[in-house]
Amino acid sequence: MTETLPGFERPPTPKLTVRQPEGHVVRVQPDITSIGRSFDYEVPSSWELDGRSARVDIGSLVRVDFNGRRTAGWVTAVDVVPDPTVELQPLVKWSSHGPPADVLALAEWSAWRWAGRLTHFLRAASPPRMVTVLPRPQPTASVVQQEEVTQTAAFRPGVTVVRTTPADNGIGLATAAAHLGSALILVPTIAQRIALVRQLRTAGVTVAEYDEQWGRAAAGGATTVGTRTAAFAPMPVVDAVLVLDEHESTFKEERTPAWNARDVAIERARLAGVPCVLASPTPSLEALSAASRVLVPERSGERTAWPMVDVIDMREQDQPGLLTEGIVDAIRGEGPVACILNRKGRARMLACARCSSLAVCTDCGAALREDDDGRLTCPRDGTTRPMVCSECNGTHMKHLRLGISRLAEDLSVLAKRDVMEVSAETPYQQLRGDQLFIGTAALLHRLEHARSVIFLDFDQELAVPRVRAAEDAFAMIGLAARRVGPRADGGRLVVQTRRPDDVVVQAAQHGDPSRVAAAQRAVRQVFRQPPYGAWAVVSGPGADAFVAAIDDVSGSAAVRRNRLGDRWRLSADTHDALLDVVHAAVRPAVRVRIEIDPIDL
DNA sequence: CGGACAAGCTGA
DNA sequence: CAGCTTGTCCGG
Repeated sequence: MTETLPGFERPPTPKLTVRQPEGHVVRVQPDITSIGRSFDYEVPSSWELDGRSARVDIGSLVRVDFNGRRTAGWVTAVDVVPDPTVELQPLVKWSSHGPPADVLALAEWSAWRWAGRLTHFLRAASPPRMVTVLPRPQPTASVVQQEEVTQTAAFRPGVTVVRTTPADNGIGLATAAAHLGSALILVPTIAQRIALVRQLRTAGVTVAEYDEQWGRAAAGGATTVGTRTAAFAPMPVVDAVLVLDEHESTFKEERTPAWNARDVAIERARLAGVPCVLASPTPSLEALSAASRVLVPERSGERTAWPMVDVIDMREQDQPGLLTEGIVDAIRGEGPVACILNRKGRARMLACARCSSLAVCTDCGAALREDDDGRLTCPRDGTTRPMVCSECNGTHMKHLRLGISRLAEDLSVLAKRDVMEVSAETPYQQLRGDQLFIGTAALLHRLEHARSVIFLDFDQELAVPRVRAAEDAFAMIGLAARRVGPRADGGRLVVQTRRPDDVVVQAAQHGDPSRVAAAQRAVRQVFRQPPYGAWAVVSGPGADAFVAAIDDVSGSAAVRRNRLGDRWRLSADTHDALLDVVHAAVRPAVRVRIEIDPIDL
């Protein structure tokens, strides 16, 4: 009889005890995204003799045989007492130094915090190329002169938000951080990293650039500067953490897990028990709510550090269109001037001049745009057709929402000078010269200095259907303010809007970031939106099954559910409450995408 | 992830 | 019932 009764299972066949491993045993997380756990391996005893064994430490990159294939992996624990019933395989190779134990712990926390895979964070924490020998640690003795260090007051225990002035490039705070020892400094862009490293080195600070100089950061004694992934830099000791322009969206990874380097930096400083400074001219509510103290400039000084802002009320314009009388003075004459319009192409919407019907794709119904050949093109399926109205066969179309390409020609005529178009597709380079530019927000990142910045249609930024729309719109004002400089030096912004009373426009006019923060805080607290609540968006084919599985988890009552089309939004009062449930719920076999703190909701 | 294996389905 | 597909399990 080999049948078993219903409800009973055959007991598992006992495995024979094999042998006790001779050398010591380590736990290894394979570098395979879908493998979410570690496996035990034996360190070959021959490694003891040539000293390789000593290098097998927590975080080390090794090669292992795993289930019939050879893969890279990370040592996640050493001196493991193995399960005696399992025959261990030996490590194949010690490959490289890897993240130290506290960074491994930080990666594990991050995998919990953003419901992602540990391997994703371990890759961010690992060197771009294998590092077999660490460079000699640099002498820590800093030659920074005491009198150069002015902003040490910000570096006190806990999280400090420092509201800077727009033109402040952060060198003062960075020097103060480096003065405390080995500082970890995060910046939003590689261009800012290069500029800051140059200035710090000039000031005599020993610097490692992440991730190219991973080994130098791991060797210790250096202040490490880098973008997002530098939050996981392998520094053996961190004496202070500084995040410059902490509000920047580049600190947030766009792909899942959509982790935020600012939040990792806060946690790293907390674990290490060292000061964490978050600096920005337009601090995010996330930073402000995490802070134990906020340092703001004296009011009159801050106001003069922001540029003059001319507001043009578009409701009072006699002529239609974005090129108003009010911008003529700003765009004519000498000096670089930037016109910002977050709309690419020639026209985003066209309507028949005779019957006024909108030009839409006959296949999918999407609004058609005008391409460079003067034909109508569908942005969704790429089909084109001649410029003919499908309703009345009229051949004349009027532009409803001009894009930068179409507007550039009219702007050139109005300004009586050449115009250069810039968008995210323009090859990245620092733009210089006495030119008139028109471009999307990408232009503000590429331009070093401008005499004036003109927002042709600021309402478009205010009307974006996102929780952070107002904050993001004001951050764009802050970036423009950095490009034109303080009002004392003639810095000038022009904002065209139909909502001159909007708090963002008012804050810009007064050079007062706290107005935006106060207004946004009030709204978000009432509706328990981040950071006064925790959100997760669940999408993918398995979304429905996953959300249903939440019912079986204890504590699920604390998690609210909203269906948004084919996605779900989960919300709770705290990340702990949300993540306990998200991690305990059974994942269905089909794909589920979970995004914690989504950026576009 | 990717191999192993079991269960389910199909057609002659 | 061979041959193929689909689903589930598991790795040291």
